[in-house]
Amino acid sequence: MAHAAQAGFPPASHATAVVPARSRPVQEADLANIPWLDRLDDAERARVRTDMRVVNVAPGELVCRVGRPVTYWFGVIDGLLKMSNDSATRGGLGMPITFTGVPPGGWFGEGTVLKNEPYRYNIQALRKSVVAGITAGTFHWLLDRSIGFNRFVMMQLNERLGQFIAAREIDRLTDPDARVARSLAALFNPVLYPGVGELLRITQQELGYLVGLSRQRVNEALQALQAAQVIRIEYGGLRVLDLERLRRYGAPSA
DNA sequence: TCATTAAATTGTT
DNA sequence: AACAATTTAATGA
Repeated sequence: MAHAAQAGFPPASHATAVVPARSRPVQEADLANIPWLDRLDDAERARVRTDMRVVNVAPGELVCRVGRPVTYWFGVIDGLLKMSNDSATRGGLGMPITFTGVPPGGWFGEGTVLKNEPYRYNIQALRKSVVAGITAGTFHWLLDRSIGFNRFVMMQLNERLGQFIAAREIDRLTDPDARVARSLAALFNPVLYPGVGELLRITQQELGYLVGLSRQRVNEALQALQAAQVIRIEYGGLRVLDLERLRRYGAPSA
């Protein structure tokens, strides 16, 4: 519930810069963390490499903002972003809601790029991150000629639908431990976020933002999960020992 | 490379 | 919310 007044990040204000012009061309080291590249042929990959831009963003910085025209399809090379509707001025609840975190390997915005609509969410960096983007033009060019790319986008849309359905379930859970467990499991989704691996770099403060709980309560929940041998707490991150049990945590075990 | 210091994160009250 | 303890990152010899 209460969420905005916690220490850490200022509410996304309209004064913050969006997609700074200090981007650089993509480098060899970045490419390893882009899950759809190996589905392209050489010509397609060549175009992507010349088109793609990479930018380093500081914590709290906005990558894209509600209402801005679509220019890029974005992906996380490293770091952690959050997708939220805070400071949205649409006619609705003014309540800030964090929808999901976007860990390395996650690509987003295809829905708005497809429909050529303005962005509907804010994307803000939770920690120092590296974000890549290809232009809407190249995105459509790939859709028009690459079956592998189409499969990736289709899989991505389908998988994310499942995530949002799961998110609704999480919202109904009363047990904070279970909420933390399921939210974590979502971040470890190997299909959507192949870059995460078994170790997710996220602080307990950041996790609190994502789940909507205080840092103390998150800490308590993580201790419980660790005691259950489901995860292991590490400094500045978490290691998953049993993803299946993490997904089911809190469910009736009969 | 190592030792020292500052900053970040965690664990507890 | 505040505090102490711990870990990492940064600095400079």
